[in-house]
Amino acid sequence: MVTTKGQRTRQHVIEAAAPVFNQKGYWGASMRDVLDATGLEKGGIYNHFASKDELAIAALDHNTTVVGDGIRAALHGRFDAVERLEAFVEFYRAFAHDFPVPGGCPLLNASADSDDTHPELRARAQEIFGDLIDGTVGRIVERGVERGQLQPDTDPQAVSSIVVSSIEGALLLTHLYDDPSHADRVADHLITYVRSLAAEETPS
Amino acid sequence: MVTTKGQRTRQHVIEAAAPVFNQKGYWGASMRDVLDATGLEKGGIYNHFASKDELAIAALDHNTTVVGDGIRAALHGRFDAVERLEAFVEFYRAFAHDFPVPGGCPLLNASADSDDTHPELRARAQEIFGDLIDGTVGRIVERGVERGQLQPDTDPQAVSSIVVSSIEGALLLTHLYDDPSHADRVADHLITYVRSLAAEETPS
Amino acid sequence: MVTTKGQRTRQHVIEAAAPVFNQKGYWGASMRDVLDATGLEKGGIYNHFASKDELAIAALDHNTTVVGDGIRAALHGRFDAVERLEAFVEFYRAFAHDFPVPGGCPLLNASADSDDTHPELRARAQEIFGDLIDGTVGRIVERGVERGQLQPDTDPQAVSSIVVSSIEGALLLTHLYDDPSHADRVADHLITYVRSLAAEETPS
Amino acid sequence: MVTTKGQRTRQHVIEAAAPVFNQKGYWGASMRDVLDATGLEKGGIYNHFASKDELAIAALDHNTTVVGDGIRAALHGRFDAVERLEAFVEFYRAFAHDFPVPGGCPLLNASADSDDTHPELRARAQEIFGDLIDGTVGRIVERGVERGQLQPDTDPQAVSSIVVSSIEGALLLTHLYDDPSHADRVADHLITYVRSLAAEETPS
DNA sequence: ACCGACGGGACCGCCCGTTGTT
DNA sequence: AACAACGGGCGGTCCCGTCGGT
Repeated sequence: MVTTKGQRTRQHVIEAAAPVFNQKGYWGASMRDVLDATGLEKGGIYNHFASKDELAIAALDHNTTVVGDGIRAALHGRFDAVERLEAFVEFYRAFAHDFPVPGGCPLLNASADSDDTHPELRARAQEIFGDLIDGTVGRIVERGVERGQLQPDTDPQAVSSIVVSSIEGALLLTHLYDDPSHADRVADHLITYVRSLAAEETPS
Repeated sequence: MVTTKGQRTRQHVIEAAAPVFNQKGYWGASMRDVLDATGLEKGGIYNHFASKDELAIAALDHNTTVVGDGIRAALHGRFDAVERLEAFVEFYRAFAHDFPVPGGCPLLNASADSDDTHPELRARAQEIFGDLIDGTVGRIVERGVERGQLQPDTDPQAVSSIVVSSIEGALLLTHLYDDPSHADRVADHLITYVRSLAAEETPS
Repeated sequence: MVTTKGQRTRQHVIEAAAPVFNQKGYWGASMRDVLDATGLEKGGIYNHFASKDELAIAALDHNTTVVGDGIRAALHGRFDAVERLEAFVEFYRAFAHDFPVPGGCPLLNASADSDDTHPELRARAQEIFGDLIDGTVGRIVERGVERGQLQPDTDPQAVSSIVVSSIEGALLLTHLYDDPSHADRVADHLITYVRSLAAEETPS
Repeated sequence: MVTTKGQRTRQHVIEAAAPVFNQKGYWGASMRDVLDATGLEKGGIYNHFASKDELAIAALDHNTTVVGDGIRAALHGRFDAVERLEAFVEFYRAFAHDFPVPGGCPLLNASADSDDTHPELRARAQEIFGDLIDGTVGRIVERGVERGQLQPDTDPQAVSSIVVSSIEGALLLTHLYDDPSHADRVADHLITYVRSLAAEETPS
């Protein structure tokens, strides 16, 4: 696989800018911050990104990809819906204890940051959040119901909303207070909750 | 009660600036936005506030006070802990359906906005969030346990973390997608949850 | 007549910026040049002008007004069409000998400057040039024909095009070589030309 | 005649850049515009030109050469001074109706563009304009007087100034309004003018 | 109590030109 | 000979806050 110098630099810029945007927010982060973080100058950055916007979105994509990869790894090899949901919750518990992405949950930050000022960023956050809610958690529940692992009347949308909302809220508090205990309590609750969704064992 | 013209102007500025900061965020909102919203000019604002920071914090206080008043009103006249928790949840369900404060939950916004760029705002958010978690929800649970309304082993901190996290996460999604269904599902779940905390009825 | 400080400053900025734009052109003149010429700083300028464009157009208007006032003064008190045309030509001969507006003819500069890059400036130049061609020279000829001062078949548009084109071309060369002799030769020619337009004396 | 690849590229760059500079002006045209017009990248251009200045001057030379070739072709085969002057005027009438060089008269543009900001370009414009005024039109008149084709007291400098000034001014208006009628009226006038210079026929 | 002129700094983006690399 | 990465500076614009004047 061939990577040109430009591609490598572009990747370097993204990786250096990602924590900057995640910590300071789109408006709070200046291009100067990015230059300092990357070690490049204006000319070097704007060769690879047409604008701060483009870079910010690339940084968001990068941050969420990092988290998404962690989720995929956590789910890997598990086929029971309850187990998968538990793994999902436990991933975020670990996430809260040691943020792999400086600044907290990038989706949360991007969503709150772009409230009314940055439609493009908001659209991207909507899209990625949709993947998480419907694509990841929702799919686990759907399949779990199909396979008889979960109670047949389990509503995938309800479970998704509950699990994701709880986790995001917990990450907010955890980051605000720099204290993972909120995440722990919420994770414990969610573990109980997802176990309660399991189909009843049928005695032989 | 006497209100001087200055006090009235100050209050007017706060009320006009509050939605601006809540919608655009601290960094996204400019003093020009505030001037436009208030109808005043620079001199008129800086007579009452030493800086943008001071105004932003006053706006945050105003926004959270508005929400806090709503919560107090919702809890008024209810003495059973489960009922009070239900009322708390239902208040936020209604909140999600029709945000009384433009821009979504001010605490959520302030917390995410100030990640690493504005310690003062962050401290204020921590303080107010503390009032909500420990002072409001935590107290309800504590008293509920004391009065035998809730199961004796109910952990106030756990309930607080779960309820507040879920609600904040739901408000985030609701605002991001402009769709209250997330809040509804989470509210339904929380209602079930808080009812499960009720002390078992003892037959005479 | 009351003039506020703001109005006075605005006028001062226009008067200071006008020669800068006329000499360096719209693209060649930077806001820094304007700041240096006015003695103000960024904040002081942008209080009175929303953009460089707005200031540039104000400067063009100022420059052309200065010239226009000179023309009006030169024509004042003359009622014979030939005399008025002669005065018009002589005004520009004097103009070429001692440019009252540094940088040469502002209309010429604006027209050439805005070729394809600045539609707004171009539109303004068209408008003002139209006033000169049709409004000033054309009207003199029209009235001269009506009053029998000029030969009845004299075409106002032809005279306008010829007089204005010659003068502008002469100003171009005069400014390019810093040598008014081109203007003198053209002026001499135009004097002869406009005299040839006079209605023939009718012997009683 | 051998042309290396380098020479061909250099010529290609000049031909592509010439209309860009003529339309946008020296300051209004950026190297990016040139790159887009040529299809080359930075390295490709700076191999052949040391700077934007050098390229701009080469472009001016190219543009004026194109026009100069047209003039020479129009004069070719004519030996009577009046005929040659008529051909000169008619060439420019045709020029105004269909600009062979996008952006109008390159000499006019360069002269106005370089007012005080670009001495080198201004010097080049002076030089080329001198060729036109003295070298071309002036020489025609001089020879016409020598050969008895024109009235003996005809002043070459006066004719040059008048003809060239009128034409340039007409081109300015024609380009400004995208309307060749100014050029037509001026050309008609100049035709009459140059015919009036003819030596009187001496009856045998 | 309020307006509005103003300073001066920081913002993002584009500029021209140089330098490795192919 | 040409590309493409990059430096570093300047472009116009908007920022917040001060201060004189009303």
